[in-house]
Amino acid sequence: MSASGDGTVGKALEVLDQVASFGRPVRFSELLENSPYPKATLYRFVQTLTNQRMLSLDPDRGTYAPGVRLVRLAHAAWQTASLAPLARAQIDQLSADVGETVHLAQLDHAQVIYVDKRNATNPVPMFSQAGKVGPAYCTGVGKAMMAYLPEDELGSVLEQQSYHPFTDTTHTSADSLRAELSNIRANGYGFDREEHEPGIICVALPILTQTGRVLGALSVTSTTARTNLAGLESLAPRIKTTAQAISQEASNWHFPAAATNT
Amino acid sequence: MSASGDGTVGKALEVLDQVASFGRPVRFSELLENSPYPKATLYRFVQTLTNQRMLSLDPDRGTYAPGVRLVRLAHAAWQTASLAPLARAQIDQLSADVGETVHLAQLDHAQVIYVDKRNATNPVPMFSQAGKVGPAYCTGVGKAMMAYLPEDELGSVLEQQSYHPFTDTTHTSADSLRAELSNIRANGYGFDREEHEPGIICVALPILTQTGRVLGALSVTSTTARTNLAGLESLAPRIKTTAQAISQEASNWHFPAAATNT
DNA sequence: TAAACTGGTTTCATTATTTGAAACTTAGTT
DNA sequence: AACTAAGTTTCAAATAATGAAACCAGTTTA
Repeated sequence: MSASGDGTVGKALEVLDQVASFGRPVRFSELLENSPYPKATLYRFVQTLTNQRMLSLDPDRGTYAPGVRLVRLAHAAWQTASLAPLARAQIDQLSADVGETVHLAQLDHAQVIYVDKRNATNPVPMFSQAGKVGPAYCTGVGKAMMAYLPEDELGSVLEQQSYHPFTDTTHTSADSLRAELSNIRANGYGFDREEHEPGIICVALPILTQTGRVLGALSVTSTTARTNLAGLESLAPRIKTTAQAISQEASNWHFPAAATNT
Repeated sequence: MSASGDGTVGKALEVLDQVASFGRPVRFSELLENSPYPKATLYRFVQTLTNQRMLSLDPDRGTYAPGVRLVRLAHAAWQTASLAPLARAQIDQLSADVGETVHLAQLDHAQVIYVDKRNATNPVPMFSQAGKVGPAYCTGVGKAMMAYLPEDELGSVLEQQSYHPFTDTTHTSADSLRAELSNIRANGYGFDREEHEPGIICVALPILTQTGRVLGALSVTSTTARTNLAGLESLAPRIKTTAQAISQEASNWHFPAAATNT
């Protein structure tokens, strides 16, 4: 009844997460050690997931890893669920204009997922970046999105943050974070003041629907060596234009066919 | 006992695939139309998947799309299950050397999944490419991998091909394909002779483990305008070096920590 | 060479979950 | 107000998941 727990499917996906979280191929016995399930049960889950190619078994080593079917599904997810394909042209433009790293992120549960990235100088380090997750409470995009969450969701998200003090400007409590969020709401944009990594700063703006729902966030990142908060702040209007354009795209993107049926 | 069918989890994943296959956000009722499941059952699946954030519900539109959790899982999959991170440096090198488009692919079920891509001229069009699927019977990488499959697997894979005649060189039957596969096995490399798209040709080599198991395939693609099969053939030895290097990397990549426990 | 062990796989009666027809609830028509 | 369409909930019957224990390799130890 707590966090995760819709029936068998939920449990199976938990196992999938477990495998994924190892970050390397794992033996069945390793999974068993950190598993709440008895041998036979876990075994069947792993079997099922492997049959379904959500996991892949290396027969030489006897190890399991996340399966390729996931890569395929994710392609679909990225393609249709994320803002990335929609925002592509806009982000290209923004990146070219500002000449700094641009991130497009969305909120998953209480974490930030980077769904696209543009780096003006060197070419995109690609998919290794897309799909990457990060903390919400100490990133520009995370805070920009949280600032516009409805109260009930916000509460749950705030609770789930770790408040690990990466640097000495990192928020260490929900209270101080809340204070900043209302600032962000007032300004329409927020900063990352070296809260995650020393020397790294960014401006971030939310991408909102017409109804005010949070779709994602955009950020422009730089270093204290190259610029400062004021410098980034001056980019905010430019970024806002992009954010609005993306929101527009998103609202236009009703589904192409169908829709007008009867 | 046929294609898909391990219990509840299998069914739920089927639904997930169904949503993904739409390529756009879908209404519950649309899913219901093409679903073997009764309303209530399908409903509960969609609920569960949404709870699990494998699907995301757009509350404004009442539509479902693949969820961001997939993007996250796929990141893990790509990272640990695919050859991409391992092969990265090698592919960079190869791409720089040959100055043509390089693909790294793996086999999923009976389809080809492109897990990485390098394009010498313009920078990587990123993740939109990784995860893309293609047919096996009419691509260089597909045939290169099939050529080295054990007979029983091969049989099943051959059966599942559509043999749609994209061009007039496309294989239209398992028999003609089989013949070419034994050629490929003899040479160690194969071609795509404009079988998928007119004007597009490639050489492809499999990436095999020491034990001879198929890990993936590499291809170098070009156009008939720029070169011809002989031109590509001359690259085969160079590509083979890369393929072997990748295989080597893969075999070295036992898991870093642990492993030597007791 | 046998005995103990480790890691993985299968069995089977018990238990809990899934199932789906039907009833119900909105929200949108006519 | 009556009618529809789309989505949601109920509840007893049917089915699938559960997990302790037995089993089956291979390996190591004695």
